[in-house]
Amino acid sequence: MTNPYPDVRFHRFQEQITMYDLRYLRDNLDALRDQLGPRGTDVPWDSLRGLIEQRRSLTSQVEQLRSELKKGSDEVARLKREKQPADAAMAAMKAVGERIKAIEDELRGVEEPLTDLNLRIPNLPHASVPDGKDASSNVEARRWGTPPALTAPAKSHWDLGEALGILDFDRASKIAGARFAVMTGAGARLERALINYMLDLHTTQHGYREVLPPLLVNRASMTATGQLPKFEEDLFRLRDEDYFLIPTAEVPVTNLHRDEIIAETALPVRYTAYTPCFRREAGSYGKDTRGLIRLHQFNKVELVAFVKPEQSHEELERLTGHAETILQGLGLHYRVVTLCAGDMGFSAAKTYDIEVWLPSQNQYREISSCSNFEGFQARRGGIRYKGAAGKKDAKTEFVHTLNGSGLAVGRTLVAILENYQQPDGSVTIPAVLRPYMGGLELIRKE
RNA sequence: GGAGGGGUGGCAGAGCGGCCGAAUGCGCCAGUCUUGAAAACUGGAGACCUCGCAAGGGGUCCGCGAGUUCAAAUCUCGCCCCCUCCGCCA
Repeated sequence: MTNPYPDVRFHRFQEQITMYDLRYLRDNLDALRDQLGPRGTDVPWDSLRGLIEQRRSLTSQVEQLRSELKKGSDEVARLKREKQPADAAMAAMKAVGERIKAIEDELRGVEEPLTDLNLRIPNLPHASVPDGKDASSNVEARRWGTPPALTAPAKSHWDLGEALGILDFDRASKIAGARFAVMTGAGARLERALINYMLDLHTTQHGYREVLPPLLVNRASMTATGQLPKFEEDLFRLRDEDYFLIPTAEVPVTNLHRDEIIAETALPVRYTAYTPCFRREAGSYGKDTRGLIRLHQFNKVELVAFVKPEQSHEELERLTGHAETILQGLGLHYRVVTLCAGDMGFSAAKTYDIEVWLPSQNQYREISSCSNFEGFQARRGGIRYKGAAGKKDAKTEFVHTLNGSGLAVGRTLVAILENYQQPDGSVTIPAVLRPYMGGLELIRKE
């Protein structure tokens, strides 16, 4: 038997990774099912209930026997020390040992499917999240700025970029395939300028510590943040080793503190990270096939926070604001949308999407997604905090984790090309980026 | 990739079949002393599962897993990670 979640502190009964705490699950199964609503429809609730009960009964049997075995073995030790015959006691304990082994095998057979099911239950939406099963029930929270006043019909970013000689999709598909892009010249530099602008702002103005993490991670990390076990088909995986390409920096950065106990005084902990992100985009055939909107590889600057539970919803507002600051600095019109329960990701308790205005599409498109995961990832990953050591009231509790794009870099470049396009096809560079572009103010055909 | 060494509590580090959830030191918390602090002294403190309204009981955890044994931190096997040397390499 192989443990499907190797270093995800699993198995050995009591060491169960507590995605949902089993006692909580047992006591609240019906309530949880009701509150999850459409999010919980593919959870087999009845088998779950059965497995929990079986586990409970088997665990208690094992513990009783183990207690007996312990006492018996001490008795054997005592007899031997006193040079008395111990054969009978040893034989009795051998039988107890065999019974334990048998029940443990049975227990393993229960725990494996139980853990797997448990890891597939999505997070509970926060009370402030609107009901609804798809994007049509999302609620606009606010808008900032206005669409640009273009004097000519808006061109798409791919037309602009190809005409300017800064985006090359044909060669990208030759060297890699569909859903890849090559950026050259001022395009490549603009992408780099955006990354630096975002990182500089978050580190110097917003109090985040910069992290440059691995782009390949193990199965345990993907399980803690919630990509696994349910969404393996969305990930790129290496053929020869059990590594996955990260779909977002959220994964390595949140896992920085997996299986750790953070000092309460160190909280909140805030990180920002630039990484390429890799996604299979399985099931998105035919959507956004042109341009930079939906690629297998794209750049993103991510914001991640670890906070005390009572501060997480305040932190979500704050973190979302940090992402908005980037768009405001770039002068790009956007709106913020509160996702309804059915449109949120698996791990999120509450999510705001920031959507930037794209003139050529005449609509808002997601450029950032900011979520509070509450204790969901912390429980899966064993990320806890504790007050000063030795203090009487110091309890160890799960932190709350949050993250948000700050921002998706490629989509930001799209927004700049489209919103700052000139009638002749050139593109003005927003003032805040010019220092990062060697003073360049306008991108013209090279 | 090859050879060797190692993974023990917040850190360092002992233990190498039963009396070990684990010495000792540092760090931490509280108290005594002090105007206050330091020092000294005294005391305290791991993480988790399970049963219970509670008081409390039982159990697990010495990298992870499997095994040997009446009994495993200690013995065997597999895996992971770290260190040193060699090889390869940005």
